[in-house]
This record gives sequence, structure tokens and C-alpha cells, in this order.
Amino acid sequence: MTVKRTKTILHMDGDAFFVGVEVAKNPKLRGKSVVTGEERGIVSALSYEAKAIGVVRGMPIFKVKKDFPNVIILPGDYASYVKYSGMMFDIVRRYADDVEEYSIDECFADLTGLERTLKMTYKEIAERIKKEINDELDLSISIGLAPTKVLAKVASKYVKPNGLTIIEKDNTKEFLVGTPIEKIWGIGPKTSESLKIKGIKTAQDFIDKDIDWIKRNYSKPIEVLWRELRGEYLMEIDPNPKTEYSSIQKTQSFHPATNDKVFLLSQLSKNIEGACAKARYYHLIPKKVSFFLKSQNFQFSACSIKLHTPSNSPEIINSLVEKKFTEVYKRTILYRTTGVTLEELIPDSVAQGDLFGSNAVSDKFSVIHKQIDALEERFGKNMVYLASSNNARNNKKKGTESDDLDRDLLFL
DNA sequence: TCTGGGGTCCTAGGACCC
DNA sequence: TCTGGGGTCCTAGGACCC
Repeated sequence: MTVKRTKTILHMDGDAFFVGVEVAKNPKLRGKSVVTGEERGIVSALSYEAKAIGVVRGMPIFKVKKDFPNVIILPGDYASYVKYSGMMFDIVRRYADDVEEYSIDECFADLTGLERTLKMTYKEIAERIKKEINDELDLSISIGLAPTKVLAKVASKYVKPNGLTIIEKDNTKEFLVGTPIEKIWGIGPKTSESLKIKGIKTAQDFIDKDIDWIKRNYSKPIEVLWRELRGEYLMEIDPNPKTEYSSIQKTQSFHPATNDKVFLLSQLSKNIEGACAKARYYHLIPKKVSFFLKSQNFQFSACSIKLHTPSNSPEIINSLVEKKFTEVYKRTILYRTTGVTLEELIPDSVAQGDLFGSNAVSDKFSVIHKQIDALEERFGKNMVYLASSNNARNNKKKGTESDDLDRDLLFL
């Protein structure tokens, strides 16, 4: 049995990242109550000043305007966020080789051993990273150092904003007694409810249970969390950048909820168009498609379809979805959201390869879409769309639609 | 928080095989 | 013949994340 040396894992987390970038772009905003998300109609990110006066994530923009007239409301600028994100991670890479970009404003890095090669303590390395991001990018971040990823996440959240927290193997208790179990990365609402019923309220309560009890009551991922919280390094840093999607999804909610079949189908059609456009942009073709309806009460009903011949033409997918629609639709239910997911994506070069084996993979539509995509590249998006989506497009609220590919915004 | 959009991963259970 | 044990593969759906 090999004894693994204790690791030092860094977790870096942007402070109110989207707003932070807006302030970096325009320093006049510093110290003010600022939110982003105007284009979406709900607050995506908010400055600490906005938070202090009572604005919360997800709050409708109209409510912000009404109740907090002094708050500055900005549309999201995803391109800038991506740019700053990359520059932030590059600064971390000045010190660490193994950096995992976990999300737009978060990364993990393995600092193990750098103490010696850089002749600095781990704390000094973290301080340097913080200072350089501060000085060069005008951004504030929080850092956690710990022997595992899960503990590093606890640490980076422990002091925020602009925090630096170090958790060591023998002082975890200090940090875990005060951490509610639902705050642990990987423990969601379902698991935390189940744990609470069993009397477990804090992360410390959780790791005080013995392993057999955990195994008896929970699944593998929960066991991994238990071990990581006890300082056992299991979740590895994965420095490989995500190259490809394994699924592409488009969903859209609407108000009021409805059981109008034609409307729902047109919503689906619009989502299919969007998802297919994204797939074509990344040269991917799905072998499977699933779609769902979400009811007013947030009940899902879904259906998935295996594509005999993979295709990213919306016409093809549309007609398949239409055929299956009645399997998920009930006249008596009012729906609030429709969505479609393209799954089992393969590069279109591979799909083209299949062409020679069996019957035609590329349908007559794929040629047309190539040309439309090229046109839209020159003259702008949403120039051309399917008649079947028309209903959905005319019904959309004015001016809410922005660049499709740039709209994968998160809450931060 | 009467709740937005886009992802990933795991698991239970059925189908099928020997 | 009336029934054992074990394996793989696939799928739907749950749970979680930012």
C-alpha cells in the first residue's frame, strides 16, 4: 500500500464575478449597487453593495427598478466575462501547472510541491495570485487552500469577498462545525433533507458518522464527499480543457402557463432550431434527441428519440418530436416550459464517415442549413427561421432575445 | 426566492445472453 | 423444463452544479 503525500489544493472563486468585470471595465461603478441580467429580466449577478440593501439573485428586474431605483442595471456582457476569466486562469498558471477550469469564475489548482520549487509558502503563493489578479485585472477573488477539492471549496467560501482561508488536515473541525451540511459542494436539497432527518445538520456531524453508516444509507458520490471532507484526496484535478459538448440543450419558459398544443409545439420548434444551430456551429451531430414539457407545478414529462440517421437539421428533428408529442402532452395540464436536448453528439466528420457505410446521413436540409448559417454569419442572426417556430417568435417578449451562442449565462 | 437556462454524472432496473 | 447464477449493455430519470 502506498502512502500518498498530503496534497495542497487551491480553489479560486471570483467575487460577484460578472459585476466585478463590469466594474473593472468601468471603474466609475465601484462602490455602487450594480446588477447584471437586464437582458434576461432577472438578476444574474449583483455587487455586494446591492446585496447589502436587499437585492437578491433571481429577482425580477422590474422589481429592482421599482423597489431599488438607485441600483444600476446592466445587460450581461458574456464575451468580456470569458476574456477576463481566461486572464485570471492564466495568472494562476504562472504558478501551477495543473489548473482545472471548473466554471467561468472558478478554478482548482494543484500546488503540491511548489513550496519547494518556488521557495515560497503555500500561503505566499496564494497571496501572490490574489495580488496579481487584483493589480493587473482589477478583480477581487477569494481563495481556499486545503488537502482536497471539497475542503478547498469550503475554504474559499469561508471568507468572502477577498478572502484567503487555509484548512489543514488536523484543523478541519474548526471550519466544519459551523458549516451547514447543505453548503457542501455536492450536497443538494434532496440529500441535505435526508441527512437532516437523520439528525445531521453540519458538515462536522456528517464526517462524525462512520463509513459503514454512510455506505448503508447513501451512494458512492456521497461516500466520496465524506472521505474528502475528512482530508482524503480522491477527486483529482483535471487540467484538460473541455473540448466538446456531450449534450446541447435549449429551453424556454413562458408566461402564462398554457395547454395550447400549437403554441407548445412552436416553442419546441424554436428550441430545436436553436439547439441545432449551436450543434452545427460546433460541427456536432446528435444520435439522440430528447424533449420535455415542464408543468406549472414543475413536473417534468419527457421523451427521448434515437435517431436512425444522425442529423442536426431542425426539420428532421421537428417532425420526429411532433410524432412523439402526444406521449408527453396531457390536455388537462398547463405547461410553463419546453426544452430539447441533443445527446450523444458526434463530430460531423465522423458522421460523414458513416455516410459511406449506410444510407445517407446528410439529409437534403443539411445543405440548405450550411448556406443559411453562412448568410447569418454575414448579415446577422435570426434572419431566417422555420415557419413552425413563427408562433413562438411572435409571442416572445420584446427585445429579450440576444445572441444565442453567447447566452449561456450563469448566476454568480 | 412561487422559482431562468445550460450542463454533467450516477444509478436502478430492464433486456438479453450464457 | 417450471427454474440458478451471473454477466453486459442500455436507458430513463434523479440529483447536482454554476
